[in-house]
Amino acid sequence: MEELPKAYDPTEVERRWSDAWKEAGCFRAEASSEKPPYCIILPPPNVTGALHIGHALGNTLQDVLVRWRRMRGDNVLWQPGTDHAGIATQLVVERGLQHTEGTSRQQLGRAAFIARVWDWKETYGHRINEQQSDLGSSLDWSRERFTLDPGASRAVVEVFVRLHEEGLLYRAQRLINWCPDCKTAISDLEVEHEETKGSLWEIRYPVKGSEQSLVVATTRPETMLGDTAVAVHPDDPRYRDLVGKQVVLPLVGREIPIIADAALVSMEFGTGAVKVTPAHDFNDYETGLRHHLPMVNIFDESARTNSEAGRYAGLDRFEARKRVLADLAEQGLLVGEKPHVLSVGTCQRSGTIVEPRLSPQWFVRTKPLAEPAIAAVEQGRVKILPESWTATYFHWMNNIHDWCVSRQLWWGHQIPAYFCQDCGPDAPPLVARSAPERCAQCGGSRLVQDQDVLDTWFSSALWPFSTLGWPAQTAELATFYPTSVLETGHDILFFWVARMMMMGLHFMKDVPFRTVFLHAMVRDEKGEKMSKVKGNVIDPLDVIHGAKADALPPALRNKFPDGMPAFGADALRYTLASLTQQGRDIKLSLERVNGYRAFANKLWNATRFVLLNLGDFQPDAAPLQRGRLTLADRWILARLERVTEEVETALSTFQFADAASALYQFAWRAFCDWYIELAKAPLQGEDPHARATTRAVLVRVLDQLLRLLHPFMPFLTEELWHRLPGVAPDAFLARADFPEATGEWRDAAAEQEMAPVVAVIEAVRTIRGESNLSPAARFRAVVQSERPGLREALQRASGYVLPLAGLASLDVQRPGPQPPQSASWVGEGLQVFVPLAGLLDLAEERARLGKELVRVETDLAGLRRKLDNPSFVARAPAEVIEKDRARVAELEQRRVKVQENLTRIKPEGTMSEKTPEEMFQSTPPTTPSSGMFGIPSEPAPAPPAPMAAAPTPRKAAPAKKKAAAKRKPARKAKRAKKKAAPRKAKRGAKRKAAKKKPARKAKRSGRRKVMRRTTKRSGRRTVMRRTTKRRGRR
RNA sequence: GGGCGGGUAGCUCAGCGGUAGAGCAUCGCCCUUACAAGGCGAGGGUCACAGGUUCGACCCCUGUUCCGCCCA
Repeated sequence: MEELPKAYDPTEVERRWSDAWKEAGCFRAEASSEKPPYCIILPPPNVTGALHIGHALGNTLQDVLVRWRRMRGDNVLWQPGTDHAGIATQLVVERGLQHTEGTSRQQLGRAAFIARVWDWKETYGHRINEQQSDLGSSLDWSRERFTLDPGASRAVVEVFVRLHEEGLLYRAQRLINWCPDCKTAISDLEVEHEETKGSLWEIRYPVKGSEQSLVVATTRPETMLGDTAVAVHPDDPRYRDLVGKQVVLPLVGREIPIIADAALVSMEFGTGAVKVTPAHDFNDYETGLRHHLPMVNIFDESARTNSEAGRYAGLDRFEARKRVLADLAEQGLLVGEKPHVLSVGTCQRSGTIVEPRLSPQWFVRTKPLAEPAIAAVEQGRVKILPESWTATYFHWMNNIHDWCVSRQLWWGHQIPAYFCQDCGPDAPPLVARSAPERCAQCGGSRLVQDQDVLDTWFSSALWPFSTLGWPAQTAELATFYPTSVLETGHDILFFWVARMMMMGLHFMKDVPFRTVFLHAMVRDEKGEKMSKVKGNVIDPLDVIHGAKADALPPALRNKFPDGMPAFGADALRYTLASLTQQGRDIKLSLERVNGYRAFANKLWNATRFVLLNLGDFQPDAAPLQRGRLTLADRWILARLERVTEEVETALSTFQFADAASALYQFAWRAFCDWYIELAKAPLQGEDPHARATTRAVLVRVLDQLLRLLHPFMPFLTEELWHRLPGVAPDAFLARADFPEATGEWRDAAAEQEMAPVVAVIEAVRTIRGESNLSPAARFRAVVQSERPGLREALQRASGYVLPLAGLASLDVQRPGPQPPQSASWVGEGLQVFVPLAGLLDLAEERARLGKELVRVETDLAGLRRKLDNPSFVARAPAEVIEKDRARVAELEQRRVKVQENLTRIKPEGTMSEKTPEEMFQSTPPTTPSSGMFGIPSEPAPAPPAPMAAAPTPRKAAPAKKKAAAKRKPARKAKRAKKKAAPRKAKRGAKRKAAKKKPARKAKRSGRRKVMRRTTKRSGRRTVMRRTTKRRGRR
C-alpha cells in the first residue's frame, strides 16, 4: 500500500466513506434477529430545515451510541426521517409562490397548493439527510420515514379515531392562542413569553345612574371594546358598595356589571379594579365562565377589529389602541399612564404577538394520558438523564392542560372529522377512519371533512411506533419497541418526549423508550445563544467542509479573515462529544475543534509511523506471547486494557466526555508520547524477534485503538483501519467487533516497573530543560537507589532510558557518594544525578534546588501542623493519619537529600551559612527595571512576611521570571497570614494526590462513581507523569 | 412571582469531605526521518462572597451576589 501523506485531509476521506458505507448497507437493521435489539428513533428534523449545530450535537451523540452498539454485535436500528413541519413548510412554499409567481395559496386552491408543497419536498427535502450523512450519521436510510407518509398518516387517523372513541379527544369552543400572522391556533407550548416594557393605563368607567365612577387599570386598552364586566376584589372596602351595580362602557355605551372576583383581582395591583374581556384574555375568560358573562369577540383572524368594535371596526389591534386612547383622553376618561413591564406571548414560528381567540378547536384530554406517563418515570421504567430534568418533567405533567391539536393550515394531516351540511353547524361531526358516505344522524350525504389539520407534534408523538409500522403488528414493532434510547435537546422535553410518553403508553401499553438523554443547548464561545441577528451562528457544515470568508457570519469572518479551514466531521464530532458533560450548556469554541483536528492528525501520523515500520510483518505470523513481551509492551497493553474498560463504562452511562477524554489521553499521551518512542529502539535494533514482537504490539494496539475511537471519529478510523495489514478490503470497521476488556492484559507489575523508568527519563528531561542544556547534548547520568529490584529494572530498561532521556550513558548504583558538581533529582526510592562539570552554570541548578527545597519544606510544615493537632489525631480515620505520617517521612527524606545535594554544589567558601531561602533571595534580579508598558516598575516586593513554620513561598524566585510573577509572593504571604495557616502545599504533592484518589473514591458506592474512579486512575497514569514532573517530586 | 442549573488556571470545563485536575492558550528550548496540526520542559488557582457544621470544606448547611434556562 502506498505511503500515507504527511498530513490528514478529512475532506476527501469523509466523502469516500460516507458513500461506501451507504452502498454496502452497513447500517441496515434486521427486522428480526437473534442479536439483541438496540433502537434509537432520530428526532425527525423539519423537512424545511438545514442541519444546525444542535442537530450536529444530537446526531453525534446518537451516532456514538449506535455505532458502539452495532460494533458490539447488537441488531441496531437508528431510524431516520423528517417531519412535515406544518406551519414552517407551508410558509416557505407560500413565500416562494409569492416571490416567484406572485400568487398565493388561496389563489391556487387547496389541492393545487398541497401538490406544490409535495413538489417542494421532493426537491429540497433531502438536503438535511445529506447533511446528516456528511456528519457520519449511521442511519438506516432504507427505512426512512416522513410524517405524512401513508403509513404515518394511517397511524394518525387511527389514533385520532380511537382517542375520540375513548372520550380523550373532543371539539369545543375555547379561548386558544391564535397567531394572527400564521392565522392558526397554536398550542400553549408554541407561545414564547417575553418580558416587555409597556404601559399600564388607567381608565375611568362611569357608574350607571350615579356621579360615581371607577378607575380600571389595563395593559390592553383597545380590548375595552369587548369588555363585559368590571371586576373588583370582594374584600376591597373601596369598591364594596359598587358590586352589583352597572357601569357604562366608555366609547361603546354598553352597560356591564361590576362583579366581585377574588381569583382575578389583586387589590394591590393598579387601581384594584380591572376590566373583564372574556374573549381576549385567558384570566378574563375563566372569570367569564365563573360569572356567566357574555363573550364579545372584537377581532377577526388577522387581529383586526371586526364589526363588534363599532366605529373602531377595521383597524389593526395596535392602531385600535391608539384610537381608543386618543378618544378616551379627549373625553377626559384616560386618568393615567404608567410604565409597566408585562409578559407578552409571541408565536414561536412568526414572532407575532399572540392574540387569544375564541374558536372551535380539537383538544386532547391530557390528564388521563399523563397519569401513566408520570408513573412510568416514577417507577423507573423510563429514566431521564440528566436526572435533574425529571423534576421539570413531573412539574409539567402534573399541571398539564388539554392540548389544542387543530391547526388552521392546509399542509398536514387533515382531521378525520366530517360535518353534515344538513344537520347544521352545531351538530357534532362524525369522526371516522375513512370518509363516511352518509350522515349517521339524518342519513344525508352532504358531508364535508373538517378543513383543519393536526398539529405536527401530534404525528411526531406517534413516531416511536408509527415508524415501526403500527397500527400493523410488524416484525419491526415486535423487535424494536420499546426503543432503547431517546436522545434530544431538553427544549423538546414537553413538545415531544412527554407526548411520546403519553401516546406510547396509551397505544402500545408500554413505554416508548427506556432512557431519555437530554443534551445541552449549544451556544457560542461566549455563552451567547447563536442567532442570525448576532451573526454568531456556527454552521456545522462550514466547520466540516470549510468556508470562504465571505460566506461566514460576521463574528466568524473576523476570526477567519482568510476563510475557515475544513476541520472535518470527526473533529467536530469529537469536540461535541468532549463537551457533553451532563446537564450543562455547551459553549462551542472553534479553538477546541481545531485541537481535535490536531488529534486526528496525530492519529494519522501515529498510523503512518506504524506502517512505515512494519517491514515484512505478517499479521498472523506472530500471535502475542506474554513471555516475549518487553516491559514497554506489557505496559501499553495494560493501559489499553484500562482504556477499553473506561470507554465501556463511560458509554454505558452516557458519559460521552469521559470516554472521549480517556481515549484522547491514551492515544496521545500513552501511545504516541511513550509507547511509540519506546518502540523505536527495538524497531531499529538488531534483534529480529524483538522487532517482530514490537511490530505485532504496535499493530494490535493501533487496531484496538481505532476500533475504540470509531464511534467518535468514524471517517478517520475507517480510513486508517483499512491501511492495517490483514484487513480485508471488503470489511468495514463500522461493522467490526468492538474491543472488550477481558482483563487478559492487566498487568500491575508492568505498570509498577515502568514508574522508575519514566521517573528517570523525566528527571533528566527536567534537568535539561531547566538548566538550558541543549536538546542535542548527550551526557552521562547516575541513578542511585537502595532498592535492588528497582536497580535491576532500570538496568534492564537502559535501552529505553538512553534515547528518551538523551543520555550518552547511565550508571545505576547503590547509594554512595554523590557525583561532584552535579544536578540532582530526588524521586521515590531513587536519586538521579547529572554531572554538570563543563555543562552549565551551577547557579541555575542551585536556584532549582532552592525552589524544590522550599516546596518540600512548605509541604512538610503543613502536614506537621495537621499531625500536631490533637483532635485530628484523635478523630480522623486511622488510614488518613497513617497516610499523612508516611508522607511526612517521605518528604523528610527528600528534604534531607535535596539539602545535601544543594550543599554539595555550593561554590567553595560562599554562602555556607545561609539557608536556602536566603540564598534564593540573594539572587540579584536581572530583569529590566521597567514594567510591561514602559512604566517604571514598582519597588521590589518586600520580602514575604515570615510565617510560623512555612518558609518563603517559592515565588520569590528566579530573577528571570516576569514582573507579574514577582508581585505574587506578597499576595500569598498576606493570604497565609490572614488565614493564620500555612499556604496549602501544592507542589510536589500532586503525584501523591493523583495516586491517592483512587483509594479514596473506592470507598464510594454507585455505578457512576466507580466508573469515574477507573477513568481517573488510568487517565491519570500518563497525565500524572506529565504534570508531576514539573511539580517536582524531587 | 415560582422552579432548576451554574460561578474552580487567561479560555472551555472535570472534580464534590482527607494535600487543586484536564484540554486549549501562554513562556523557554528544539525543523530529533510518524507528526511544527509536532517534540521536550516550565509558569499559571483567596475553587463568586459571608457565615456555619466538621479533627478537616472547592465539596455539606444557611445567607448574599452575579449569570443562564424553564414555568406563571
